[in-house]
This record gives sequence, C-alpha cells and structure tokens, in this order.
Amino acid sequence: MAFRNENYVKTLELGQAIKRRREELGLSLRDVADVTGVSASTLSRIENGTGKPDADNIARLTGWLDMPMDRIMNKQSSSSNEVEPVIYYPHEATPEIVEAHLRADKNLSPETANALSELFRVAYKQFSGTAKKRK
Amino acid sequence: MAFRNENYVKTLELGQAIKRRREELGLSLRDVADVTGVSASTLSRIENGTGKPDADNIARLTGWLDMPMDRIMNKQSSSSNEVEPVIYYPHEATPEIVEAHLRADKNLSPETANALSELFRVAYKQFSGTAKKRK
DNA sequence: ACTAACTATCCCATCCATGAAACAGTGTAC
DNA sequence: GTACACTGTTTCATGGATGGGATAGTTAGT
Repeated sequence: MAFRNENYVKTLELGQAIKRRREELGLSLRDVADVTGVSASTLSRIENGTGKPDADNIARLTGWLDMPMDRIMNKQSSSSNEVEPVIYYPHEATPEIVEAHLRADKNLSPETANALSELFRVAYKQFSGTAKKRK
Repeated sequence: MAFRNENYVKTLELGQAIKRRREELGLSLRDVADVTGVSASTLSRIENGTGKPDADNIARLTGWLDMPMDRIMNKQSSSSNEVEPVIYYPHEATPEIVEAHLRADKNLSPETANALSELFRVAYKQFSGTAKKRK
C-alpha cells in the first residue's frame, strides 16, 4: 500500500487560464511578463503545458489572475473534510483589468488610455455597490 | 520600476508549520516522508528553511497539513487597489485635459474624440464628488 | 563493552525550471 | 521593394531542488 498521495499541480489548467486571460486582454507574452515578472519564454512553456512552473511563478501568475492557488492544485487533505470546490470568475471587469487592456491597445495614446481608464474607474466606483452579485 | 511583484512563497512559515505538526504527532521525518511522498532529506531542508520547495511538494505538504496554499504565499492580487499601475500618469484627469488629449490623439477620429470627451465630461460632473484619485 | 534501530543532517549526481538571446513568422510603415 | 517592430517559440548555459545514500548522534537491549 505504501502511500498514495495524489497531490500535485494541475499545470495545464493554469496555463489555459493564463492564456485565456491574456488573450482576453489582448496582451502579448512580453506584456504579461513585464507585469508579473515571469519571463516570456517561461510563460510560453506554461501556457503550452510544458514542464512544471516553480512555486514563485505560480504565486505570481495566480496573483495576476486573482485566482486562489488551490484552484490549480489537486489536493487531498489528510483530515478528509471535503473542501468546497472553488469556482473561479475570471471575467469581472475591474478597473485594473480595463486599464491593462486599454494600455495594451497600441491604437490608443497613453493619454487616451489613461483618460478612459479614469472614466471607467469613476463609473465602476459609482455602480459597484449596486451591481455587486457574485456568489 | 517596470513592475513590482511581491508574490512569493513564504517557505519558512511552511517549514515551521510542518515541524510543529510533525512534532505534535510525534512523527519522524521519515514517517512524514512516507505519508506525503516528500523525501526525508527534502523535508529536513524545508523545515530548516533551506531553499525553496517545488510546487508539487508544497501541494503534498499543505495537503497533509490540510492548509490552504495561499496561506504560505505572499499574494498581491491584480484587483487590489494598492497595486501600483505599471505606468503612472500623474496628471489630473479633468475634462479639459482629457478633451485635449483625445483631440491630440491622431488615432481617433474627431467624432470619436468628441463623443468620448462629452462622455467623460458628463461622468466627471456626475461623479467628481465620489471619485477618488490614485496615489 | 557491542550491536541494532532509530534519529536528523549532509553530500552528491541527476534532473529540470529558468531567463536571456536567437530564431522564424507576421504585419506595418516608409 | 526594404527595413522595422512586433509576435510566439526554441535553444542554451546556469542555477538549484531533488532523493538516495553516507554520516554522525542517540537510545535501548543484550
């Protein structure tokens, strides 16, 4: 029987999540690399599921995704209490995400991008109290 | 200046937690090694804070501890309001300045610039009381 | 005394994740 | 056309995490 520990990192899911988010924002690998501190080459490998990223890079990327780390870990807790599956909502248009998208738009001047970001930020702040859902 | 990402693994806290739990249970390193699948030598290094364990071992150990991984990660989520923007534009986003920038943007048609200026002007007037500036 | 069975730590060869740079492909401007 | 600035991928040398085995230390039994 030895031991049977099925805990491991679901690298592919992380890579898919990164790629999805990155393409949604219209960012290049190097854009994400600059923001997260993970090199573009490593990012490419992660998105394609080659190898396993180290803990620091996983922390950086899940931090960028605003995603709980356990979402990409296959964890078997020792005390057998069922952990409620984390449902991940990747599409909330926060001001930061909108801002990243705007800044990445090569057709917008930095000033325009900043203005639009500011606009969205103001509107978001106004409505976020009433439009809150998530559950 | 390019980026400031403070996400990393708090290895020492993990090691301390492991050691505490292990000694509470009166287990040896090899006992824990057999149960978790992490070798005794690696376990010793982790408890002593030498080096950084890889993601799989972190998953195994946090799984054994029944501890959420994020507890040992210093995560800075992208939607946190304290996150410093990648590029910082210090100017005040008043309607006049926004309009000037929009008109100066050669990638925008005059009509689009007008529309966006007007939109921002209305929003600014409406929300300027509640809008908070980045700092 | 001497084993024998433990313990944790150290040594070391192997493996592999990493990032910089080179690469090949795609537009885009001039 | 010819550069130029992008894109994602791949090559490559290096650093470091790993686990098996060696080591030193401790305890218990004989």
